Amino acid sequence: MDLRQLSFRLLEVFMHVVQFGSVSETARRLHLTQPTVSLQLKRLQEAVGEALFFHQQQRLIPTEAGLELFRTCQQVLEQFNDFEQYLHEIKGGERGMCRIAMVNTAQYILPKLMGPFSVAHPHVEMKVEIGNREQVIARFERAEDDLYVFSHPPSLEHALAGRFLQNPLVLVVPCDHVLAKQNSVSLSDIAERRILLRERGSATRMLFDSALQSRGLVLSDSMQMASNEAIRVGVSAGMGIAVLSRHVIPSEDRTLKVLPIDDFGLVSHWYFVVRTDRHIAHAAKHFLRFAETNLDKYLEKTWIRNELAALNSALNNKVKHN
Amino acid sequence: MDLRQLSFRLLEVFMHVVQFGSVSETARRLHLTQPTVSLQLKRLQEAVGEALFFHQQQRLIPTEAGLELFRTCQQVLEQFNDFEQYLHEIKGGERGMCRIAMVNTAQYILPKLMGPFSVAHPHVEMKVEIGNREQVIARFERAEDDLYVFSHPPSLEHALAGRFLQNPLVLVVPCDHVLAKQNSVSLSDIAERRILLRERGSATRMLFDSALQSRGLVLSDSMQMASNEAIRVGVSAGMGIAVLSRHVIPSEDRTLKVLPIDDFGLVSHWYFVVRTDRHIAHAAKHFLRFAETNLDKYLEKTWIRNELAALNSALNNKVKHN
DNA sequence: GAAACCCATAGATAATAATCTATATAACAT
DNA sequence: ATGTTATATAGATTATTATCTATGGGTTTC
Repeated sequence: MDLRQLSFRLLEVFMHVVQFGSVSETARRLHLTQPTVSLQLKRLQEAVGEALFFHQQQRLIPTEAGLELFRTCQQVLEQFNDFEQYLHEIKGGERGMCRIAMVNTAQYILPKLMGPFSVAHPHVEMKVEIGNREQVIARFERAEDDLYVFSHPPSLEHALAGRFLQNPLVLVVPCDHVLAKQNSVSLSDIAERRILLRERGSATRMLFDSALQSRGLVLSDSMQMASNEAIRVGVSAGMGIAVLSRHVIPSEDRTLKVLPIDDFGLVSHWYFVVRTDRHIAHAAKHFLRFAETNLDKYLEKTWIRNELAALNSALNNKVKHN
Repeated sequence: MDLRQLSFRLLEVFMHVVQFGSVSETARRLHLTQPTVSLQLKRLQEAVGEALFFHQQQRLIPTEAGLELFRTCQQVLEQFNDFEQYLHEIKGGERGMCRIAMVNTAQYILPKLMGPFSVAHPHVEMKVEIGNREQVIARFERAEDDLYVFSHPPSLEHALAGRFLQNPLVLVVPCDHVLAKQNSVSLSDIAERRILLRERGSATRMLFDSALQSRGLVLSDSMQMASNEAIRVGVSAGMGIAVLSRHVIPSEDRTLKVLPIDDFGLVSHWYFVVRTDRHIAHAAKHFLRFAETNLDKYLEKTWIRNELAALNSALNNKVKHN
C-alpha cells in the first residue's frame, strides 16, 4: 500500500461513501458529480490494493478492508481534530511556552505580573532566564527567548520595545546614617561618601555614572558588588551607601532609609523588548496583552508608564509569520 | 486549518525535517532538492496556519505547534501501519470472514473441514448458512456468500465449480429388516416397499427419482420428510426404508443397516461453487486452498474426488478484483 | 573577510489530480 | 418491458503539485 499519493480529501470522500452507501448520494452531498466520486474511490482502491466495497441491492457495502480503512480514517481524523484543538489553544495563547529573559533587577518586578498571569492561564509554561545585562543581551542577540526585559534596551534594529514602568534610582542609606535625617539628597552629597556599586554595564551603574559625569563629579570611594541583594544587605550592615532601583528595596525593611535624589535628572524606564525577525510564541503575545491591561492591578501605580498598547498593536502587524 | 490539500507525502517530508533538523539534509535523504523540501514545508505551514519551525544556529527546531504536529503524524502513521498489517492478514486469508452457504446434507461433511481450518486460522470468521436446495440457490442468485456447496450445482454461467467428494446414495434399513440380511440390493427391491423420501428439489430426491424413472419403476408407497435426520430416525423406528447420502449415516448407529444399491447407476458428487462476477473474500480462497491440500486428512479417503486444484487456479485468474 | 553551508524564493516545466460532460451498463421498480 | 436509478468508463479541460535550476541573503567557520 502506498500512502504517499493519498490526500485527506480522498479519505474524506471515501468516508462519505461508506456512510451513505452510495456514490451518487456522496456526490450530491459534496457538490461533486458522480463520476468524480467514482474515480476518487477507484484511485483509493488502487492505492490500497484491495477492494473496499461490494454491491448489494443498489448499495455499496464496505468489505472487511473497507470497514477497517474507515475505522482508521476515523481515528486519523480524530487525531487531527485533537491537533487542531491544540493549535487553537496555542494561537489563543492559552497554551504553549513563553520564554522571558530579564536582567537581575527586573526579577523584583516581573514576578508580580507573571504570578497572576500563570494563575489565569495554567497551561502556559513560563520559562524565565535571569542574568546580568551582558548575559541577557547575548541571549537577545541569539534570539533565544520570546521576550526581554531591559531598562536601557539595546539597539532596536530588529526589535520593538514598549515602556511600562519607571525605574527610579534612589539613595539607600542605613536608617541611622547622617543623611537619613534629610528628606532628599543631591548627587554631590553622595559622591564624597563610600558607595556600593553594581558592576559596569549594568543599567543602574550606567545611569549613575552618566549622572555623575554630567556634573563633573568623581566618586571618592567605591566598592563594586555584582548583586542588588548583596548591596542592600551591605548597606544595612553599614558598609556604605548605595544608589539602587527603587523596586529593589522591600518596603518592610526598617533598617534602611530610601531618599530621592533631587538633581538626578535622568529617569530610566523598564521596557519589554521583542525581536521582530523571529517568530514569537503566541503565549508571549498573550502575556504582553495581559500586562497591558493589568499593569495597574499588580504594580505600584506611582511608577507605571503603560506604553504597551503601541507595542502590542505593532506586534500584530510587524512580526514574522514563517 | 484545512486538511483537504494535505497529502501523506507532505507529512512524511515534514517528519524528516523534524528528525534531521534540516531542510537540506532531508532533501539529500529523500533524493530531492533543497527547494523542493523548502516549498513542501511552506505549503504545510500555510495549510496549518502556524509556524512549525524556527531557526537556531543552522538548525530548524520545531515550535510547539510543530512538535505537536509531529506527534500527530507519528500516531497517524501508526494507524496506517496497523491498517496495512490488517490488510496483509486479510490478503493472506489469515483474517476476515468467509461466508459459506450449503444445502442440508452438506452439513454432515463440511464441518469436518471447517473445524480444522478454524483451529489453524483463528482470525478467520466462518459464517455458515444452511438451507434446502431452493433456499441456497436463492442465496447463490443474489450472491450473498463467498462459497456454496452443492451436489448438482446450478447453472454455472457466472460461477466456477470444483468437485471434491463423491456423494454415494445408499439404502438404509432397520437392522432387523428382511433386506438387512443381503449384502446389496437393487432398485426394484426398494420400489415395492414403504419408503421415506426427502422433498422434491433436493438433490437426493432428484437423483433417486431419475434413477427410478430410467428403469420405469414406480414407488408403491412413500412418505416425504424434509430432513435427513427425521428420515434416519424414522427408519430406525421402523417407519420404512430410505435412500440417503452415505455421509448422513453415523457409523456408530447400530440400529440401522446400510446397503449399497447395485444398479443405481448415477453417481453424484459434492461441489464447491464460487461466483466469478463478484469479489470473493481472501479468507474464502484460503479455505479452498486449505480444502484442496487437506481433504484426505479430514474426509474418508474412499469418497474423495479432489478436483479443487483446477478451481483454485481458475480463481486466481478469473475473479473480479474491484 | 572569504569560503562553506544553510534556507528562501523566483521562474519554469512536466506530471498528476480534480473535475466536468457524455455515455454505456447493470439493477430495480412498476 | 420500460423507465428510473446507480455505477463505471472515456475523453477533455483546468488546477494543482512536484520538481527542477538558478539565485540571493543569512550564519558559521576558519
